[in-house]
Amino acid sequence: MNAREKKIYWAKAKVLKALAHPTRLWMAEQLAGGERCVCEFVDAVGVDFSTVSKHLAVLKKAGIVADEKRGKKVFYRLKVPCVLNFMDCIESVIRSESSCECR
Amino acid sequence: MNAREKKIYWAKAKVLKALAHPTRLWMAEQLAGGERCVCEFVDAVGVDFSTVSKHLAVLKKAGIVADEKRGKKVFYRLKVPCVLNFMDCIESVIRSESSCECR
DNA sequence: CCGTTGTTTGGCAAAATAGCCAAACGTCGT
DNA sequence: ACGACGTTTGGCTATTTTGCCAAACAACGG
Repeated sequence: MNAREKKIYWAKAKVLKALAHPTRLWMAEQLAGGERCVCEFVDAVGVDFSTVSKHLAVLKKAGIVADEKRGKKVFYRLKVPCVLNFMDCIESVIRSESSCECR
Repeated sequence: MNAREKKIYWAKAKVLKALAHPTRLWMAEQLAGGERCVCEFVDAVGVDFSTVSKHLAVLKKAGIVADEKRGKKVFYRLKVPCVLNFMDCIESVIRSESSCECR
């Protein structure tokens, strides 16, 4: 793994890392059903406004979502929907793990 | 997001988190080309034996790879190859980010 | 049985992450 | 201009993650 490769894998890992949090993953999936404002997530997730905002900022910085301000509210939308194609595979990992992992 | 859902998303995030590290992601991709022993990775990645071992343990615990001891060496193989299907999408995120993210 | 090789484990320090609070900011209605 | 609402930012602490070192283990060769 040379320096160039290292850079590439660091970038890829950043995208994965953005999704690798229960709340962020859940929010990303919600956005698949259409845009949502921050306040909607706050109610649904049950954490602080600032926490939701920071999570969304992580997703945005990773290039996964985009935000748009309309009036007082900020709406987030899924910029790259393919990120959710992965979920079937993830679920198969979880299933195979629980069936094969002996203890 | 109720308690049940929270559990599910926590589990999904765990799998993603396992892949969300440059070294682990790189190793997972290497394993797509067939099994490798720990020592091969040590040479290629340039970190400590123990570090490689721990990274592989994370992937194993997540259910992504499996290990098998043969003689002195431990060989790791990709248990769920679909995890790499995601890479095209990740790359498109990176591309769209660099082209659209205005600064 | 001893040394060597390949790997894992425990322990530690440094760095990154998560989530709360308080404060700041932008937009709207009045 | 003022207050209310929706959001972001800064700061703080607690927790997690990373990676090195040293020690422990396991399997083989002589």
